[in-house]
Amino acid sequence: MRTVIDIDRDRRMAHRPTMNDVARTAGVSLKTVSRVVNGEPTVTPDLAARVRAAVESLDYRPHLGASMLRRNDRRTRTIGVLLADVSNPFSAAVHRAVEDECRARGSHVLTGSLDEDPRRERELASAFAQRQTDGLILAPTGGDQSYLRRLRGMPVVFVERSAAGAAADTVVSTNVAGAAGAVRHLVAYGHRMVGFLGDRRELPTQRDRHRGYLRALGGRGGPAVHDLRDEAAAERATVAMLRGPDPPTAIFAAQGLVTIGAVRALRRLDQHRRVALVGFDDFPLADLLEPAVTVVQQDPARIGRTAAAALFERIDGYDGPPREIRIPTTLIPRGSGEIVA
Amino acid sequence: MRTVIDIDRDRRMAHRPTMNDVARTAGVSLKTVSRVVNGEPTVTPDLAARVRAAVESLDYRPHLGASMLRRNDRRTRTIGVLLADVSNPFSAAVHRAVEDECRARGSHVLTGSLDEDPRRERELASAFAQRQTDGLILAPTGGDQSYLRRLRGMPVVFVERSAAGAAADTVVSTNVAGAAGAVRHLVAYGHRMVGFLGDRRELPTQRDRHRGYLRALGGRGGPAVHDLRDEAAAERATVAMLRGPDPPTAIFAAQGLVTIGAVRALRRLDQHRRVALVGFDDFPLADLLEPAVTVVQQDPARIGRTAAAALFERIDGYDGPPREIRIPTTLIPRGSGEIVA
DNA sequence: ATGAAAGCGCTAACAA
DNA sequence: TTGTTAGCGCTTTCAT
Repeated sequence: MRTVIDIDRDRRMAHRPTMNDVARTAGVSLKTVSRVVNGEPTVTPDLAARVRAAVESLDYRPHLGASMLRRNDRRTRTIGVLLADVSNPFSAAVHRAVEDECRARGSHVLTGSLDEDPRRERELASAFAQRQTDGLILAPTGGDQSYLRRLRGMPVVFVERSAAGAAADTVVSTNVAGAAGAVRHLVAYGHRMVGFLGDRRELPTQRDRHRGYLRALGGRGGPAVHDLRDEAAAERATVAMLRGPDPPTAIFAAQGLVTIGAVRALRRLDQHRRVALVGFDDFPLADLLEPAVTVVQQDPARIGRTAAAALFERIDGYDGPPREIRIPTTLIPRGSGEIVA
Repeated sequence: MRTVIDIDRDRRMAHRPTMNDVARTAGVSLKTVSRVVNGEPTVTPDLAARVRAAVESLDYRPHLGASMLRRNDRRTRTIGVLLADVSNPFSAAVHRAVEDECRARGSHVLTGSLDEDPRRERELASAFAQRQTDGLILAPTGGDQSYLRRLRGMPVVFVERSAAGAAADTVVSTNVAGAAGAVRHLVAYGHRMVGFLGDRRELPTQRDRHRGYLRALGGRGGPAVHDLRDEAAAERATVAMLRGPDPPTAIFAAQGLVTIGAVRALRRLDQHRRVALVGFDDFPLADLLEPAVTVVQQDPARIGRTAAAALFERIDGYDGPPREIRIPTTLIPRGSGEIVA
């Protein structure tokens, strides 16, 4: 005498045995299975062995969602990582470092790409919260992060950029100092007219790098173009700048893709051996170009590791004031930045 | 009169309101809240409005884990993606494409890097299974995938490489044809002695690319070095090959990092304008090198999209035999492969 | 249209 | 040491 319900249940059981099934098979109570599965030491070796045999024969795997529902330390051992774009090298390096740090702590990583879309940022943060991630590592978009206050209890660490409307630990490169160092380097090689090429000016990183640029020039910058959102735009802007009224003898490119665009433009104009170039953010094969490209190298792996460490401190209950952690950059002279004026 | 338990409970409540709290605040039953939250149409507008107001004022967010526990279609709307290394450009591009496909279907992505470690592969697959991912996209390590049979009911799609000991949908590049095309290209430019440089020979992709190489040469290959696990090893092997007894006039590099190593070696020997080179797998800035590097371009984004689509078909119940989907490659002539013998 | 009761798979508290 | 009972937050079933 089977009802429809029983059949459904049977199909599910075929799918995935429960602790109860293991208990029946081993001839013990459910709670004994629970103890064995959780490695509690108070089980007789004999019973424990029977339970393990049953686990093995049924391919039993504990249901983490169910256990976390009842458990006191309601941890899913899962964190969310929201980056600009998991396929860009910087984000990918951060992601990987976070993953490594998680591995050491038995946690796993839910990922998402934001593509500079504040709405997507809110949606993903909220979706991860509904999935009970223990915390969030977030590279904020240009938007406002005050919505995070509604995710009370969910620790967040910002990476790459600082946030607006929300206070939390933040891990960023020393953007001002790094940019200033790069431009001082150019000045040291005799350049008076240094052009600036940057990505969207409202981004905190870009603002900081522009500030560093100005600081190194004593406040009197050269020609500047902002809001270059891709390689092609950067290439066009570089060409225009070099053909403009005050052609710079050196260029500071404040972002990775912008640097590549500038390289392409200099090549196209056959100026790559005459105009100096320093880019912010290293990229693969920079050393194999002709000339090799001098860059301000960031340390995305360290940013990721540091952010993860800070997040786990918060998850473990640390409750100090928000920290701003600055990861130093390194100027790597390779040739393009050592062209004299 | 408060007990310890009550205090604990209060702290949790402050953390996260439940459906019950919303029900109390709105003055309705828990089930009515459930109906509103799930968009069931059988609620009077008046009650629905009260519920929504309570949801708003309490910052209520449904607990996805709890709902999925009871729900009939036990979907977590989460899939697992296990790749070689989320920070390598190929994996990262696959990852991003999978994420985009998931976004369209309201799913999210748990990620993990395998680093060629079969044990890590098993651990992560098992950990994701315990988290009830709806399915898995897996770039198999060199090991054996038969352990997947114990994850019965969990759909899997293999990417990048075929698996051993487990049958499932597989999405791979046309490795044999791509490699053969590259080597035929070199032969067409007059090369008789074409060297082969490859990564670990036990990997299916590497075997296939070597097979394509041999096929294009009528079975009589030139000097070959396998098991080059990083750039530096590839660079050394290239130098040795060119200084060896039968120095090839052209090189086929069967993997991305191996190609870079070969480029470095050719530079170092000042042979980059004399020895032809075609690499398998494109890389950024290949076109800016001197000479620009001819490559067999794969389409990681398409691989990811296709794999995700196949996985969702399986999740939705499709039960046909395992499919092997081959994504075509494209030869991109840029200069290094067009050097004549 | 609304609600009460049962139960998803598991752990906590307590009892035996 | 082992088992029993209650209950995590939610959806289901069934009654009203």
